[in-house]
Amino acid sequence: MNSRADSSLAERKRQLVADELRDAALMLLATKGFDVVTVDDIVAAAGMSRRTFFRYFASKEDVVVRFLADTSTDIITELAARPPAEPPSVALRHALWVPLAACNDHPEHSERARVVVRLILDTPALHARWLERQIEWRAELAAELAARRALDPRTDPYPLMAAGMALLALDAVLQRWQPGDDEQHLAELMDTAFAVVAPALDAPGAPPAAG
Amino acid sequence: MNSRADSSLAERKRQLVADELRDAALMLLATKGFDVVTVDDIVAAAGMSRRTFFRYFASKEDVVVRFLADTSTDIITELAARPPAEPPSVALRHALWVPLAACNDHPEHSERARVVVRLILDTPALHARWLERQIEWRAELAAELAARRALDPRTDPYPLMAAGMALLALDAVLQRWQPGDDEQHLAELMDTAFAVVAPALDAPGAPPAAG
DNA sequence: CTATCTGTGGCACTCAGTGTCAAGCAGTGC
DNA sequence: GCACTGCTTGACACTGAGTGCCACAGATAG
Repeated sequence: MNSRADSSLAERKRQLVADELRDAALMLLATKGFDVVTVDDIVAAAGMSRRTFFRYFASKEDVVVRFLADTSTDIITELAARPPAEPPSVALRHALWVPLAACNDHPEHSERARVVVRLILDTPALHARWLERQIEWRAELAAELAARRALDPRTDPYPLMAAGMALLALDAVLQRWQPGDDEQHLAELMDTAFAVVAPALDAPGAPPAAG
Repeated sequence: MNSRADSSLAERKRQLVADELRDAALMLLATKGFDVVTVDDIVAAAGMSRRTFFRYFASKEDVVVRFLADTSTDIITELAARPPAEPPSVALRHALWVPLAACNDHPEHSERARVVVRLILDTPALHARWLERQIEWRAELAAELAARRALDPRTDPYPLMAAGMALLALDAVLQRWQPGDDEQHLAELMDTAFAVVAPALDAPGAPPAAG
């Protein structure tokens, strides 16, 4: 009966190591800058070996991007859970609010998340990887949107572009995220951003094949 | 009076070397794949030294991305040249059509452009850099849009998001670009994509500060 | 106590990218 | 013809990211 407890213990040990590396990395990268900090610096601060770092993270960029990406896994689940009759703009707004809400639930993590967002937006290499990750979300969101409206993603550009517009709104919020902002202000930014794309998201539309 | 002719000659010599490098690189990368081809392979094929390659291109990704990016420098100029009264969706559609039109003007280059697009979309590292480049265009397009409508890009999210939506449309077209497509079909794809975002681009809008 | 399984560190290697320096090759003045 | 100048190139060495390989330490099962 140890098997289950054992795997859980091993899992927690792995998580502990990963967290230690991540914390050391974020601390150094955020304060000194992405380019000047080497992986050797990070593992020295974490008291581990270089080789171990690459067992937990695929690249130096991966540490930073995954910190945000992991908190955003649930956006698809949230979108799928929204009532089918809800307009796309509302459903997507709720889905993309999930990661921001997660930040606000833990104020001590929220500040770090904001700093990491700033680091990503200000570092070209990180920004590129961040966008690449968003491409995956876009595909998943698009699949869910297509299923909702019974559209064929291969012929109809709406699902992919609608998901892209929602992520555009998220980016607009992140870009305007200031040090003192509380949940209220973040929600306002989100509303303003979604107001811009809503006319396209909720347009009655003239699908090429459907009447 | 040689000074002007001389600099022109030197410029053309530089261009010749750059073209040689680029051709060898695209040939190898497109046929064998981005990851397996090393810079040494490329310079060996081009008959030049490794150091020379990095004098002309910032990175291995740069060769590929710049091939497309260079043809797209004129989108800002085109947008600025559109009549001010034109709806944003129309002006942006014309601006983003410029690089595609450039491809269609040279059918022999068009096929290679399509292959490079496919290579970029299928290679994560290249895709990331490509999106990073698009961020620059987005900022420039946004600046032009803001100037057109006398909006403040710092408070109003519309310019940046409108530019983002236009690029979303371009991406949709590139993603659907098939081997046999002629200019006519490309134009149809473009129209379909822009039809999706047009309601948001041309929305009367409720600017936060303006009545 | 021993066999085993897993995670870790150390080492060597490839490859991207950079700095530096010497050599080649115009054009220019004497 | 000869020195000088400016520009481009190639060669070498170096840092840093990322990977493969193997040997070692600790926990567990028999």
